[in-house]
Amino acid sequence: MNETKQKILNAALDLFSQKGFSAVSIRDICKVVDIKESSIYYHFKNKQAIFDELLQQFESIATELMSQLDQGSMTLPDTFEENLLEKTCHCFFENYLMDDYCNKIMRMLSIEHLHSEEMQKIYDEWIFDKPLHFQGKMFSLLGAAGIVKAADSNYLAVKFYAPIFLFMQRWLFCGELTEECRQTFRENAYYHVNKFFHEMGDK
Amino acid sequence: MNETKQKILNAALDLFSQKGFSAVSIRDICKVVDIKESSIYYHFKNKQAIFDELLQQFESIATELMSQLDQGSMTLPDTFEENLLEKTCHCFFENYLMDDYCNKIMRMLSIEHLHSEEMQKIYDEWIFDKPLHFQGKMFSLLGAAGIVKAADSNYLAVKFYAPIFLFMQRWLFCGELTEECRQTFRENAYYHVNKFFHEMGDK
Amino acid sequence: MNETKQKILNAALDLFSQKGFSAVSIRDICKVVDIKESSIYYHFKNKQAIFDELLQQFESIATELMSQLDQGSMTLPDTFEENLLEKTCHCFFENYLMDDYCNKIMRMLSIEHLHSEEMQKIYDEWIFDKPLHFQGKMFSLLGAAGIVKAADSNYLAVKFYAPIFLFMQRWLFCGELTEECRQTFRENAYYHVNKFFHEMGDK
Amino acid sequence: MNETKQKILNAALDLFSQKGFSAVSIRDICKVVDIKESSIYYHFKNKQAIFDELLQQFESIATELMSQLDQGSMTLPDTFEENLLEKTCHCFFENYLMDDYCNKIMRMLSIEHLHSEEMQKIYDEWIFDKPLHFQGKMFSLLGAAGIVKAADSNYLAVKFYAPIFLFMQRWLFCGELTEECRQTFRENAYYHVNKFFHEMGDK
DNA sequence: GATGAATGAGTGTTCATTCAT
DNA sequence: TATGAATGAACACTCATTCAT
Repeated sequence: MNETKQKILNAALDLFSQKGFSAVSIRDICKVVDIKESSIYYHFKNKQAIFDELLQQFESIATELMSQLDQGSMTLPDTFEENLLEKTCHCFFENYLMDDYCNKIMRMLSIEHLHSEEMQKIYDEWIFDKPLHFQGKMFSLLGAAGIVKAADSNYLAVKFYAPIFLFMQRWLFCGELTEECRQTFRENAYYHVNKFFHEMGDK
Repeated sequence: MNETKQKILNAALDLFSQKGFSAVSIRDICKVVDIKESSIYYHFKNKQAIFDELLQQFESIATELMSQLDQGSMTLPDTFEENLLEKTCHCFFENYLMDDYCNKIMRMLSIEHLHSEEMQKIYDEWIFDKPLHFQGKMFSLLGAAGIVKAADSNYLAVKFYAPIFLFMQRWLFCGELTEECRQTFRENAYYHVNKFFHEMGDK
Repeated sequence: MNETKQKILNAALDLFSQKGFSAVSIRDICKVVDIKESSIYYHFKNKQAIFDELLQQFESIATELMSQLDQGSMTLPDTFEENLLEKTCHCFFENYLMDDYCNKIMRMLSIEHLHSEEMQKIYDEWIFDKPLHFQGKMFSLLGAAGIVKAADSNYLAVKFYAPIFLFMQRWLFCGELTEECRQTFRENAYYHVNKFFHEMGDK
Repeated sequence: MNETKQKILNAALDLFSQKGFSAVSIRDICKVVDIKESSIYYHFKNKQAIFDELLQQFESIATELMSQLDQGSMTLPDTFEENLLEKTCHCFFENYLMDDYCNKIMRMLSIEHLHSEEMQKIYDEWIFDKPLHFQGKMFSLLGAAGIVKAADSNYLAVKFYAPIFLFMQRWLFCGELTEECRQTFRENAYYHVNKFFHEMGDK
């Protein structure tokens, strides 16, 4: 891909994730990339097209990641904790929920998700549906294997994911996305995960 | 309060909660209220002042509600379920989380919470801190009374509130705030609450 | 009507009739009227609205004029030449074909008539259809009265109007609409009219 | 001539004749020719140069045609009708007034003729002066030969040409230049010509 | 209390053109 | 011959705000 075009996408993602699509002007992006305003229209049809390309890029990356996670969790773990928890969860957390690129996209989606019904759908999909669906399947597998009680894997997924989602919301919107804040998110999330699996093990 | 001024506030809340502060123009508000744009400046110093007054109005109402809840939960319940669950929880849900006016404010806050650090603080306060603090105190009381295990009332609060928060986010941004959608939220929330207290009782 | 608004309309008509709708910018108009560009949007929704209002104003004026002409030519003349020629024709020429305001509109229409099918229709109506129809009716009346041979009043109208139309086109686009050029048009037109009626009288 | 260059000229003529010089962008032309915008500047100095070359091409073609017509009408006809009417007129009509290429140029000229005084001159020359001059000479010859009354050959030319011009204007701007519309023009024009010569013969 | 009129600053976008490759 | 990349100038239009009445 063209160097300038990628610079524009990077700058746009940074700005959109900080202030939202409509609060960022073409001028703002160009100032960061250090090109003239008209030049941006050589690379993109219009402002919306920048947003769209950003989203599309993300969707292909995230889809790939999710399918890897799905495959990973298909091969049933021998021992519950060391394999699934340590591998699958870690991958989902570090490569998705805490990944710098994904976080920027999520912030951007969070800000813009009511600009259109389509946006809303995409937001719901990547923030709620996909993670919950993935975790639901995980619990359903664990249930089938007799590792956890087989009942209501969807509610189990909610109980598992909701606190993580809550911590993530705080992390995503604590101002700048600094490493320090991310660490707090990480600690809270893992504290919950450990407790959660421990409590399950008790039963 | 002046009649026109209240009309402006109502129209502004409706619009802000639908499209966000910056996506709503003075024109838009005036069109609804049926006054000329310049007239709005008789009642408010500027656009921001409308937003501020909306917020301030909400904070006084919500503060009052929260203090009632606090008082209610102070008087330790005799029997855990019928009193606390039915009364306090119901009050918190119906008068706050599902209240039409509060929902509009929450949507508005959700959309605008990164426009300024101050906004972020207010959002965090009313969406996370106050509810979590209130529920933490509740669990701490229940713990002191030996009704639940006394440990980590903060994490208990998170486990209790996070699913509700997750359901609420979906409800707040499912498009229009129709009664039908609210009912789905209500069902999901109460399903969780019942399960939660039931599981606690098991121990 | 508001003073500024009328000034804008006047300036717009002058400019549109000289250079055409799309070659004239809002800036151009504002420069003439001596207001800032944003001010124009207080008086008109957009650039097109200025054009539309100009056209609508013209259509009501011209419609009124045409209906007067129609009425005038209904009362059959006693003597062919002195009444119809001198009165009706004179009125049609001086108040329509050579009227300063109408000429500007005609030029404007001439330049813009292929911007849209609607424009084309309006142009055809006021440049071809209405004049030809009016003259056709005139000849048909004269024919019924036995003053001219009754045959093909439509073709008579064309023979009568076409040279006037040709002279008018030259007049409308001879550069500036100076009084000197209009005089040339007037002479050519009346030369034709006199010859035409004289030749008719011969038969 | 270079192939690409000719493609550009063809595309430009098509577009200019449909929407006018200034309403057509370099982009538009390049899209049709399927080259990049910068490439056009290898073949032409600028947009105006395309227009100029188009015009110059037309002028040499039309000049040649007119001189043929002049020569043709110089050799006095033996019999008025069969020779002059059928040959000269037919040639002038079919090869000029109704010729596809000429029509496109005429439309283009019609739209652009007030962009500059030079354009106006060219338009007048090819739409009014040359045709009228040619016909004037024709009638003057016929007069000298005693076939028509010798008087005012210029006015005769106007009487002859004006209806044709009027029909042509309608034809040129009836939307698309379809064969069906051209046929209407042809019929109207020949109806007039026949009537005209017939009436002349009566005297 | 309300409004008619105006405005400065800004927005996204188009366009003809240039120039190194 | 052709093009990728860039740009200055212009464009129509929006918006929050001001101020005299």
